[in-house]
Amino acid sequence: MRIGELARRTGVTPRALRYYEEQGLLSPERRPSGYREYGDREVRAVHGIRTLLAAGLNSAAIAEILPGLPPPGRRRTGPTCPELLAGLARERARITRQMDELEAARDLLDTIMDAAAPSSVILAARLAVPGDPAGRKLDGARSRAVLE
Amino acid sequence: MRIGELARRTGVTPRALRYYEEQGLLSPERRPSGYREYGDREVRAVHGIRTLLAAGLNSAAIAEILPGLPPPGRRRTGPTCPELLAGLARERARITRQMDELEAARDLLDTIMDAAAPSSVILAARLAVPGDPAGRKLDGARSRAVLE
DNA sequence: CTAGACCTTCACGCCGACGGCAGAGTCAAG
DNA sequence: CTTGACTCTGCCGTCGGCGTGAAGGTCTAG
Repeated sequence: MRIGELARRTGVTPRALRYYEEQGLLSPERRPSGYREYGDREVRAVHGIRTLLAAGLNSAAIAEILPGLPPPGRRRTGPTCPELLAGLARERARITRQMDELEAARDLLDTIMDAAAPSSVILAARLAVPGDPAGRKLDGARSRAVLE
Repeated sequence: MRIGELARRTGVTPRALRYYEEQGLLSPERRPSGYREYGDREVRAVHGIRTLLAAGLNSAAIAEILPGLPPPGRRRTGPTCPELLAGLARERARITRQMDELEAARDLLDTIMDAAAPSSVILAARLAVPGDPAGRKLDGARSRAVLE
């Protein structure tokens, strides 16, 4: 498939797909005309790239992690490439830290909400956000301390 | 205290503190000389700002959420300001979505790690990252599908 | 053969959270 | 009074993941 269809099938713009290639994340075949030619593998690869980008990895880290990209010689990383593993572990730790920070921020928002409004109103506001998990804290003191 | 001490006590540079003020997140008093004068409240406020920034909120959202900032008339939001509540709920939902994305990315990294190395090596690599919680998946097929 | 959709490379623009520097004023100690 | 640390405003630089044309080649249906 060409770049337009891959874009449609992944929800990613052609510009972004070219950018990924420029960053070494994709290396599609080329037709004699110069057109890029992708296979079904790239659909999954792009989804993976988007997942990792959404998690805050930059393209260099993704390039380090997703192998098989340099066009000449699909150098399959042997059974255990230590630097690859180090990169994976590093990014995994980053993600875990980020999740902790998100949880702290969510708790902070919860305490602010508790201080700003009676819980009945909050529940009404929460209902306006579908898919929002329940289970909030009830400690107005801390948020009041932050607010003033 | 002046900006330098607040910087030391929060781990935030003076430049960033001035930026926060410019964005309406802080509004310190001023000495006749023009020097900014902060209190202990701002220490906690800055920590809150950093927490929210780390969670991906931009300064506009934080300004919307942390009230009491416009120097003239500390307009205390009444018992229930609906737009404030809407902003809080919106950002809370954003955070929850982001946590889901992070979890997906971490699972993806786990499957890649499983495919890239025997678990014994992975465990060794994981030990190099202190504070990294355990509990990983063991499904090499999916990661192999992504890798090739 | 031609129109229109699609593709190519090149190259500048954007945004947000600051970093860094310049030039000038302020403050406390000796 | 001087010195050195600190602070002020203002303004340009940075970085990453693209957006957005511009100028031109390619492909396919009619």
